[in-house]
Amino acid sequence: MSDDAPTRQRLLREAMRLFGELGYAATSIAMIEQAAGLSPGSGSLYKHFASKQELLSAGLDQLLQGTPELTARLEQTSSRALPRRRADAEAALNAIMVETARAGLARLDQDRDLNRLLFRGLEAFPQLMARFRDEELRRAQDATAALLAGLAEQGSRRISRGQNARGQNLRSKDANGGHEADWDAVAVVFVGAIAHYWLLRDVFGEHPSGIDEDRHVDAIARVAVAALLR
Amino acid sequence: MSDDAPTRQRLLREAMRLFGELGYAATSIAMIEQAAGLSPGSGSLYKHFASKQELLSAGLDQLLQGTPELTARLEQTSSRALPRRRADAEAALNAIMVETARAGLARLDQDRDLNRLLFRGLEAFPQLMARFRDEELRRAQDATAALLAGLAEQGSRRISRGQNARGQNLRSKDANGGHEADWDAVAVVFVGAIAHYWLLRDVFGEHPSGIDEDRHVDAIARVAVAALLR
DNA sequence: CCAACCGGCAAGTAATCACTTGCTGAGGCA
DNA sequence: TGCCTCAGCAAGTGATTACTTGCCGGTTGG
Repeated sequence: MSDDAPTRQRLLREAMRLFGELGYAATSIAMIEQAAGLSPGSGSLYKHFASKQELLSAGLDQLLQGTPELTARLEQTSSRALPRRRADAEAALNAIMVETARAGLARLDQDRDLNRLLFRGLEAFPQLMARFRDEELRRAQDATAALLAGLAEQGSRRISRGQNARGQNLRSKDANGGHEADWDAVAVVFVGAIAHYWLLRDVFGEHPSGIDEDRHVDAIARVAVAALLR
Repeated sequence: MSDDAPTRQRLLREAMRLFGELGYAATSIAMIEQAAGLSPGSGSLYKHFASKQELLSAGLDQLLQGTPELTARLEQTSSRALPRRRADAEAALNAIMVETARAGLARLDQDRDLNRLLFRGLEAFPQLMARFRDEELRRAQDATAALLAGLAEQGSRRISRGQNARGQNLRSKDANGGHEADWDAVAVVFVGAIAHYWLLRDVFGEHPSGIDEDRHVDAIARVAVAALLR
């Protein structure tokens, strides 16, 4: 299990895994040392990290660096062109949403420790939580909103005012007539649905409802397509 | 803050609050005693509970007892009749979904400690997690699925086969022709979206996206209506 | 009026916690 | 060879942990 990677890397990896599984407070230095192949109880960990907090911080740093792939993947997906015929476009939309939902779940799996950490160790460290929020959550959120807005614009084939430059703050949902969709908010809905499905499945082993990934992804896609086609 | 309620009740309440805020492992017996108005460090808590684990178990028991209101509320909502005219029906559907989403958020707020506990203390106690899953999550899930199925049936005004008796296991999504919606899975999507919005807002103070409750509820309702109207 | 009980407190217990100190042996370099 | 560096370890440090023991004042019931 613990290979011949440099000791510091093994410590970081095992620490993040244990923090994610047991929580920061419930994970002892000795456990981390043992998991990394060092003698438990010896202070050997402190040859590499000054404190438990610094270990957490360094671990979060490393996890947050392998991150900005989903963004690229989503933006790549959103640049696709849809077929002209309505039925074909609907099928293509469905395929895109299925693919996106699966990409989201895969990314959550890949960053399993990082996502677990948010609820099992970060709550006492506001600055680390802020980093997670800005470098992980907001990116996924924005990329998804951009994808949805792009698909909706392409689907409805009508030029929206102002080139639809959705930047940071479009707080006014009443300003746009009250009939255009609030894709930022809709993105929160879908990202939240996927993230929560993943979270519950991670916590319980399988989702409490018994619904498997295929059914959930299909439901997400179907609902999203319904929303996109007005 | 700590009133004149019986000591056992104060201990339970403060313990659940602290477990939810700090996590089970990071909350000490002394902290709970102090929060309940007892002398911290004295073992006075042990006059009422045999161990820290029993305290957690008893607290979860109590929290799970104040629970089955949302179910009733949802079932009450779902029994309403929709207007006949399509435009009116759409507005009524939207209102129902807004109301339901708000009820869900209110219930999450009301059971704040209980919901926090799932991620910050229960992971080491599988049997307590199982109780939470069966007595809290599945109920909300089933009630929401029943609401959606009822609304869809009413909206499409066509009798589905078999009186639509959706009980525990309708695993087969291919058996229904592939075109009828999987309302159990759709319910997971919406319940997950609401729960995750609440969770992130609870963890960060406000939702990382900056989207407020009104916008989110509106988005949920709009998407749900789109899904319900095919 | 007395005895039994009970809830709270002070002061423990042993274990565990994060972290430190001093040593050791291996590796690099002169 | 001689010396320095350094990762790792054993054995500590004091603080904190969950939990226990013995005592006490108040209430209650006979």
